[in-house]
Amino acid sequence: MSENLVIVESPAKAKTIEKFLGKGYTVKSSFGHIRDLSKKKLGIDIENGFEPDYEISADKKKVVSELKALARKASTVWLASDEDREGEAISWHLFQTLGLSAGNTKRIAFHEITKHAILEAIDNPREIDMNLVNAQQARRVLDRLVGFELSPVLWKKVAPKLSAGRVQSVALKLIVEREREILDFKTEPYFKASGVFHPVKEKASVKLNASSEGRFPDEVSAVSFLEKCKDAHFSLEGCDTREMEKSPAPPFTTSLLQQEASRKLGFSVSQTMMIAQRLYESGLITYMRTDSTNLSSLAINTIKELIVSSWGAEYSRPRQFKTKSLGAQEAHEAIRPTYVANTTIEGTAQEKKLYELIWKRAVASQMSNARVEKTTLTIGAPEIEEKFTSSGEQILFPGFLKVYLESTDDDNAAQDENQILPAMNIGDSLNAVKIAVAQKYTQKPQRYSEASLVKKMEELGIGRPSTYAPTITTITQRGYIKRESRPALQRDIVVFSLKAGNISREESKENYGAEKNKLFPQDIGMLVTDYLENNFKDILDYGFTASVEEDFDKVACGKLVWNKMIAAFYKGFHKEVENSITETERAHSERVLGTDPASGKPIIARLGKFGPLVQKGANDDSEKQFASLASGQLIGSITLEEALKLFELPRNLGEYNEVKVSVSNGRFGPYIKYGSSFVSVPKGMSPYTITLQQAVEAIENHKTREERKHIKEFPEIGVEILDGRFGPYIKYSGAAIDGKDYAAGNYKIEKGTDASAMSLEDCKRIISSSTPSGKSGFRAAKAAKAAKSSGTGKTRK
DNA sequence: CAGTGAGCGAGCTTCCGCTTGACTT
Repeated sequence: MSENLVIVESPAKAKTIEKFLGKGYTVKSSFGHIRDLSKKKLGIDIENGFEPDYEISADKKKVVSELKALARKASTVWLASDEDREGEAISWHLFQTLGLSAGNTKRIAFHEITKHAILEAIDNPREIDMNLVNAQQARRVLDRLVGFELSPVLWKKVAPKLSAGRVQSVALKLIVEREREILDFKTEPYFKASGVFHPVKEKASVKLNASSEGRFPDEVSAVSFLEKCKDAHFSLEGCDTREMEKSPAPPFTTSLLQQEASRKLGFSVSQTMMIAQRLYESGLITYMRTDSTNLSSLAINTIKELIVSSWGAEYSRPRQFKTKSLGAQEAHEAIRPTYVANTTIEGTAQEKKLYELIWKRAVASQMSNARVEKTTLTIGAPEIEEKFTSSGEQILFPGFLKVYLESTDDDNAAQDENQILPAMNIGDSLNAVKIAVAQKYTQKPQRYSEASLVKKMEELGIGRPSTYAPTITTITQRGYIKRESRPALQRDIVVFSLKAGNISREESKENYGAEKNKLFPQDIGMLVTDYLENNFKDILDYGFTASVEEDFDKVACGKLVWNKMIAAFYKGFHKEVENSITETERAHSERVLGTDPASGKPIIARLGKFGPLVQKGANDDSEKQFASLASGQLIGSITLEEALKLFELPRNLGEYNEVKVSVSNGRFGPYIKYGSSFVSVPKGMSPYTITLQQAVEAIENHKTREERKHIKEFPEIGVEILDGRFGPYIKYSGAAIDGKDYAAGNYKIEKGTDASAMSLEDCKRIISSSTPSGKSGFRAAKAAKAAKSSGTGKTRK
């Protein structure tokens, strides 16, 4: 029997701490919160001072009973959850639920996971801070009230199963507002000059690229500028050299890690968290859900030793970074390698990459500043007003740049000209080898990526490290937003060039508007945002969270009583809820686009039962027609022309082998229907213009691909061997094999096996000795269970 | 997976934060 029971939040942490404490101490984990408000009911007694009604969460019953048993036997229980609002509440819930007594319970907090810090914590116990606990209760109750009163309003006024909340609704609003900015943006063409110059006294090969700030509104002014350049005498008018220092970025917080892993490694926000979780559980990195940039003194020292021994003392500059994000609670360290001596690790390719990123960032943060010399040359001529500038950077001392360079969201800024500039004096003559004035377009605002949305949320203090990824998942699952990529479009540009005294005009194309994994609002998301904005303006305000956080802070330091604060908020809020239920109309999104020139009927875009549609004919027209909007089209921006096109589908193309061929747009894009089989319209072709011949070609291609895909089959055991995207695999129907049933799904075939030579016995062996691979097996099993419990086999995503 | 788009209205949906494990005949 152990005399001391220590309870922390995370099992990985428990394992480490147990090692440090040794005999006489049992260290267990609560796995986060153990109690919460009821899952189904409001769980708040509004009449009675907003008294919360807590329940032990279903998935925590086992942990609670285990902890209860251990606590009964222990002489002292040490509550060691994190030292922030949520952590304090966890300790209090444990105290209450486990039936602990004040006499043998001690509250402690570890500031770092080292033997010294842990022993120090044990030496300095305190009591549970009820003010901090109450601040958490206020936070919890407010979020529940907002979420559980707002969502039902949406069910009534918009559509069932929708949701709203303090965090998700504001995250959604950011995306919707950005889309509106993009829709409202007027792209304007302009002309911008750039030149290649040759310093007269240098060798002919020495060239200088320079650009001009001057913009010209149209072709006429662009050409007249080049006319003036023809006889201009260029010389160096300015030379500005300045030495600057660049300092390293802080070590990672959750949000910074998500941003950099997205930019540098292309990981999604939730992917980053899953990989980081594995690194944490293997003991390779510190905790990955943190808002702090602090490093422990031990970490700072060991990193310093590593830097000095690897690159020399001049590369070391130990420092602590100030956490500047709004509402940071700083219960953990920054994310860093646990043992910085591990420069590489064992693991998957993704784990290695993420670890390397974390390692470099942490090490670089403790290195000296880089010193760079930035030179800007100004080139001008008495004949013209516009100046050309050329800049170059020279690294005098690399410092942290030896290890890590932070990236930016703006790709254009990254290609800062890094040319080597020739030594020149003011007044030196230059020849213009070539001057070009190229057409450019003003740039629309950028859509959010998952990572840039997290960055923005953190700036506003909305959400926490543990909720950034789940929030994006929620608003995606509600159908409010969609993560999508879009191919580049093409537009015309004109370039005028002055070369050897001649001005030429050239027309060409440029790609623009490509989007990779960006967040696009959907019609339902825009409708919900508009409805909430119109009726609950204060909740949707970007400053709402920050202002309630101020109140929570006052509760935390005892200056405000938590349920009084909630009462004050609820009074106004609940009135708005009641008002919106009784006073407002059902939200609708109808937009009349114009009239159909053929029939004279109105064309209306609106949200239907199954999503956005266009309608030909008024609502009371008994012969009205419908067509779904294509992916990427919005009710708010679709034009009459685009809408009329939608009615052209499905198109009948004729017959092939006496079977009907038609094209249409489906949920998964344009498709060709051939009898009862379906083939995707080939990339680059449109369902509006594809010919019968092209469609037949696609059908035949599809057929041969399908045939090639089929390697072998053993129908007696329900097995097909197919050639998939990742090579051959076994597709198994779940039919009995030798009297035994196995899980249906796809089974992996070991790499290097000749699939066409596989025997019946081989397949039996694989199915009986392994489980279906990937998510399909898991999902299939889950879906089967859901179907069974609900009584219907059909589920809609 | 490749359509659908009425109306009535059972009974249900929903929040934010803290933490992992995870299914079947």
